[in-house]
Amino acid sequence: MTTSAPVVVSRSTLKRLPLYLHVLEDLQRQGREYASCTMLAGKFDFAPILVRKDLEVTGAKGTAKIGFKVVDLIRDIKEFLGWHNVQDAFLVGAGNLGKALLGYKDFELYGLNIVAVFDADPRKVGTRVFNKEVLPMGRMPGLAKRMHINIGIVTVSADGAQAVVDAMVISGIRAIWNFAPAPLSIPDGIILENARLTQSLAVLSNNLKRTLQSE
Amino acid sequence: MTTSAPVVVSRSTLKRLPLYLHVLEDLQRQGREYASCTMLAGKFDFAPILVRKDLEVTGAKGTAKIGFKVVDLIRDIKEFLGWHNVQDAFLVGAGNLGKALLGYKDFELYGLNIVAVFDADPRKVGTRVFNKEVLPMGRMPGLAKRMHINIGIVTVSADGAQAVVDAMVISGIRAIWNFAPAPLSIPDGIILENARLTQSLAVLSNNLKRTLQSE
DNA sequence: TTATTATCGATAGAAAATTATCGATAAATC
DNA sequence: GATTTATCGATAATTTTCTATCGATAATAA
Repeated sequence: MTTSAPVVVSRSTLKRLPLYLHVLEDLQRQGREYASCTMLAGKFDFAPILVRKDLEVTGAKGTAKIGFKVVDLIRDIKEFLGWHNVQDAFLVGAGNLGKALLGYKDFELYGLNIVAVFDADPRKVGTRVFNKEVLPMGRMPGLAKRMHINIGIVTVSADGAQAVVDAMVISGIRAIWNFAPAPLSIPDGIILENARLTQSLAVLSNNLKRTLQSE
Repeated sequence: MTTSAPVVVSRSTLKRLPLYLHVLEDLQRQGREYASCTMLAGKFDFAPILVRKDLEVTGAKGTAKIGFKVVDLIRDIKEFLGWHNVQDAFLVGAGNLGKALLGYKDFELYGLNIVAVFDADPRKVGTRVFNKEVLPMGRMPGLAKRMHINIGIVTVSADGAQAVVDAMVISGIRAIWNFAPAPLSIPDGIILENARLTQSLAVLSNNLKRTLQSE
């Protein structure tokens, strides 16, 4: 097997790929066999050429006039994102957001399987969330090491986030998906991805403000 | 009053502004009076010049050697984002994610006040979520018009999303914050902002895949 | 007082992302 | 079978975003 060097692509492209994937899975359910960049672009008001460039990085090959084979394209995108192999993950913070994520069934389709939940609050420990028992924080490092967990999800408040991240790093976790609204410091080599709702809200608010102003 | 033309700035800048805001509010709580771009940049591993450029769009003025006055900068960013005036919003979809958003107290700091919750499921109607009664979908349009609601939040599943959005548009809602993983079509002039978790997850997964591959 | 340093603000330059162009090809139409 | 059309794939041009440079200024130190 020729292991080609991992391709680095822009964040923007990376964020558009799941959008295409959603649509493609929908098309697959509808029984469509082929999809063109023009058609995909139409769903999002993107330029067709942008979609073609994005798909290029996945290595998918299309044919003129008919486009890409839906099953192949789904496979190539998933493979490129690393979603073909499901990764086990730990979640820390059994608050509302944590519960919402635990209840989101589709994560497995996106390569993510949340296998355990932890919380520092003794009142939450022992309760069950979507059929998973909330475990005490103290057990996290040992279990993470033993189970070779690579992904940690942080859904605690801003205050506690840094401590949780530090514990995760010590436990051998390599990639952290952070939902806490706090800037976190991590050592080199650890992957940190922030999922901040307020960022998206900022774009919305500013657009609305401009619209209302120009009336 | 000289109403200057609304400034259009890049999405990237817009998404970084709330990050600075979080830090600044933290600094304010700590009693810091001034903050420099260099220091803010350090919190996020950004280039100081990038922060300076971002802040420029808000119209905030700093002084050499000391930086920006924290209170003024917070005010200018909030004003620029439209977060100085709190907007009332309706939320549709009282599932787990909907509940999580309802439970997020800080939205008011970010110009958002969720005043009512709706759901199409009769079993959910009448229940209370964070002290708000879940109302039937049928009442949404009338109430939205009467209360002059500008913002609608969609936390239903992908299937139901388009119908909810259509209803919102008819009800006079101008800006839609969508959490459903579906591409939505909206008429011109309506603002649509998608908050998609899978986008953020895609970046994380791809990074992790590349890290694991290169070992 | 004068020199030094950190930082701002403005302008210019570099890099990255997006869009356009064009030949090739496969299907559809005449 | 020839012509037209939609689309791909590759390369080039454009636009946008990010970074560097430089003079000005305010605080600090000598």
